[in-house]
Amino acid sequence: MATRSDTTKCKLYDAALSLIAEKGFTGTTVDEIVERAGVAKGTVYYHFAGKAELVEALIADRLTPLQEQFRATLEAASTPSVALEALVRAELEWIRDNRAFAKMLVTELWREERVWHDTLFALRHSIISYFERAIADGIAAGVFRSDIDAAFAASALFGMTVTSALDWLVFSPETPLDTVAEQIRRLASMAVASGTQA
Amino acid sequence: MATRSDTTKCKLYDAALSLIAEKGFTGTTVDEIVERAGVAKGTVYYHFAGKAELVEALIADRLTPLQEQFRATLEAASTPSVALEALVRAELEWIRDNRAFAKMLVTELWREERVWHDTLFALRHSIISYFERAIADGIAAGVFRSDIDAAFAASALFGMTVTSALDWLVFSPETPLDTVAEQIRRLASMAVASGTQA
Amino acid sequence: MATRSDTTKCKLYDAALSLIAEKGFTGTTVDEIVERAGVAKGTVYYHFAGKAELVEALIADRLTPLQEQFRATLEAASTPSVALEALVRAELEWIRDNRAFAKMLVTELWREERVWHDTLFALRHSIISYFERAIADGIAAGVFRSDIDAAFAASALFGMTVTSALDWLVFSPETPLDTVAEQIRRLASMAVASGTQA
Amino acid sequence: MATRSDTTKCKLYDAALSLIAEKGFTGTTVDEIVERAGVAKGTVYYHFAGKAELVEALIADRLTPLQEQFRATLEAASTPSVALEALVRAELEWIRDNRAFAKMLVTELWREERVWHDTLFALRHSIISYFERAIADGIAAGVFRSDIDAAFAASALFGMTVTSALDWLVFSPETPLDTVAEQIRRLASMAVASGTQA
DNA sequence: AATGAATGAGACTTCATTCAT
DNA sequence: TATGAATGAAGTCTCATTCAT
Repeated sequence: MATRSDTTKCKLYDAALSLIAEKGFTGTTVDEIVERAGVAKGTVYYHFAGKAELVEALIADRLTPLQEQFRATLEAASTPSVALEALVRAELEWIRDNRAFAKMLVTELWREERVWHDTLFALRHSIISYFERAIADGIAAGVFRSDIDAAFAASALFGMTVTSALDWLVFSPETPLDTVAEQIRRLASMAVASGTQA
Repeated sequence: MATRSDTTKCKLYDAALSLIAEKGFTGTTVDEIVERAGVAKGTVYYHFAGKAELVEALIADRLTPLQEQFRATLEAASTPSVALEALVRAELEWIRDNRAFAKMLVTELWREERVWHDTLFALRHSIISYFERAIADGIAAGVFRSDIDAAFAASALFGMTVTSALDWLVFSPETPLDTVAEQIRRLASMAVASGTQA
Repeated sequence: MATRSDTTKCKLYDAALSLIAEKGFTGTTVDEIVERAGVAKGTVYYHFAGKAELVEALIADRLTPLQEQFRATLEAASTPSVALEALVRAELEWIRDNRAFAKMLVTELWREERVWHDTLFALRHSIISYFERAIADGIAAGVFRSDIDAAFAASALFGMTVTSALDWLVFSPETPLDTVAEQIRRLASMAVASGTQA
Repeated sequence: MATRSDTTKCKLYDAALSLIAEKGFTGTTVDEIVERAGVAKGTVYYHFAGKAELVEALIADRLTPLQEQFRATLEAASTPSVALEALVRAELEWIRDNRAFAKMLVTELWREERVWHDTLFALRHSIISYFERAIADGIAAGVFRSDIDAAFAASALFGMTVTSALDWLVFSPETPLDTVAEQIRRLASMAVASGTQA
C-alpha cells in the first residue's frame, strides 16, 4: 500500500516546491521537476493540465495543514494579546519548517499573471484573517488601541513577520526561534497596545 | 552632457522598466523592450552583455537618486521619531512612484541566481540602514525602548512598510497616501516607543 | 534493434554529414540539418546538447567501422611492405568514400576549441598507430631502414596520403584510385625501404 | 615617420593572423581583431571591403617574402638533391617562424567557399612549384627515379612536410629543427631517389 | 497510470556591416 | 584617415506541451 508521501503527485509536489524555492516558478523547468521527482515527463501532463496547474494543486495541498495550525492556535489562546503572540510564533514556526513554501509565497505573490495567483492570495488572506480576528477582538476588548484598522494592522504584522523570518533564515539561521519571536512580539504587541500615544 | 550613447541607454532603461512593471522580468522580451525604446535589437547587445545586465545597469542607474532621497530625509528630520515617520513616508512615496521597481525588489530579492542579486541586496541594505540609524538614535536618546535590536527592528519596519504598500497599491489604490502613512506611523512609532511595556 | 531514437539520430547524422561536406561545419545551420533529416528543430536539442555535440556524436558513431577497416587491413597483410601499401590504399578509399569526413579531419583537427577536438585527435592517432605498427614491424624485420623513427614516419606518411588524396579529389577526381595509390606507394615504400642510403 | 610595422594595415594583419591561427577564420570576429590591433571597428571597413578581404590582403602581404625565400633557396642549390633538402628545410623554418600562417594555410585551404580561396591556392601552388622544379630537374638528370610524377611528388612532399611540421610544433616543440629536417630528408630523398625498386 | 520521443513557437544572442561624425 | 554607435538578418537554443505507445 502506497503511503501518502509515495504517491506520484506528492513526489511531484515536493520536487516542484524545492525547485521553485531555489529558482522561482519561471526559472524551474518541467524537466527539472520530473527529474527530481524521479518520474517521466508525461506524468506531469497525465496528472495536471500543465506546469501552472501543478503548482496550483501543490498550493492547495499544503494549505489545509497550515490553516489548521493557525485555527488551533487562535482557539487555544485565552486573550487577544496571547493570541497575537501565538500567531506570530506559529507563523515563524511554519516558515522555519516550510521555508521553500514561504519563499515561494513572497516571491510569487505579486506576479499577477500567474494562473494560481488567486489561490495564493486566498491562502494569504486566510492567514491574515486570523491575525485580523485577534486584533479586532483586542480592540473590542479595549486592550488594543482603537485608532488602528484591524485589517490593515493584520496585513502589516503578517508582512513584518514574513520578511523578518526570511531575513532570519537567510542571514542568521543560528539565532534561536525564541529570540526572533520575542523581538517581533515586542514590536508587534506594543504597536497595537492601547493606553499609549504616538 | 548627454552623449548619444547615454540617450540610447536611457531610452532602453525607460522601456525596460515600464515593461517589467507590467509583465515582470521573465515576461518581458528583448523584442518588446527595443520596440518601445525605438532602437534595433542589436543595440541592447552593443551596450549590455544581455537582457539581465541591462536590468542590472538600470537598477544601478536609478539607485543614486533613491539613496539621495533617503539621505536627505534623514538629515532633515529634527528628532528620531520624526525621522522614522519621514522615512516611512519616503518609502511609501518611492514605492508609489516606482511601483515597478518596488515589485521587482520584492519578487527578485530572493532569486539568488540573478546577476543583479547583489545590486538589489545592496540597495535593500542601504535603505534599511537609514531606518536602523534613526532607531539607534532614538534608543540612544531614550525615546525608543532599549530592549529591541535596532537592526532587527529596521528590517522589520522596512518589511512591514513594503508589504503594506504593495497591498495598498494592489487592493485599494484609491486610498490616499496620507491615510496609509498614518496607519503605519501609528503601528511603527508605538512599536518602538519607550515608556511602555508589553 | 533499431529504436525510434536510433532511427532519428541516424537521420540527423546523415543529414549533418552530407551538409557539412557541402558547406563546412559553421556554414551548415541547424535549420538545414533538421529540414534534410525531416524532423523538428527541437529534436536536435532533445538528443544532443547542441549542434557541436551532434557532430561529435556523429564522429563517434562513424568511427568504429573505420577503425575496423584499418584493423582488418593490417591483419590481412602478409608482410610489412604489403601492410603499408594496403594501409595507404585503405586510407585513400576511405577518404574517397568519406570525403566530408576527411575534409573535416584536416580542417577541424587544429581547431582546439571545438568540443570534438579530442575525438578527432583520437581518431587520427588511432589511424596513425596502424601505420606505425607496420613500419615498426618492417624495421624489426630488417626490410625497412632502421635510421627512421617509426612514429615520425607514420605521421608523415599519413599526412602525405591525406594531402595527396584531397588534392586528387579536388583537382583531378577523374584519375583512378589505382593510379594515385601507385604513386604514393612508390614514394612511400621507397622512403622507408632499407638497403639504400640517402 | 611611421615604420612599416606601425601602419594601421599591418597592425590589422598581425592581429588577424594571430587570432585566425588560434580560432580559425569563422571563429575570429572583427571585434576581436580590432581590439588586438588597437584600432576602432570602422577602420577595418575603411581599409578593406570586409573581413574576408582583409584576410585576402594579409595573405598577399605575407606572400612575397615567402616566395623570395624559396626562390633564393632553389637558386643557391647546386644539385637537385641538395635543392630538395634545402626546400624542405626552408619550409620547416618558415613554418616555425610563421606558425600562425601555416596553421591557417592548412585549416582554411579546403574551405572552397572563402573569398580568398584562390589567393591561398595560388600561394600553395607557388610553393609546390619550387619542389616540382627540383624534382623534375632531378628526374631529368637521372638522379631521381623516372616513374614518379614530379607534380604529384611535389605536392606529396609538401603535404608531408607541413603535417610533420605541425605535429612537431604542437607535440614536441623541444625537438630541434635539425632533427625534424633530417627525418624528413631521409624519407623524402629516398622516396625520389633513383636506382632503387619498390 | 505512465512513458519519453518529438514538437515548434519563440526566446536570447551574435556579428559583419553601415554611416554620421 | 579614423571612429564607434547602431543595425538587423540570421543563428543557436529553450521548454511547455503533445501523443503514440
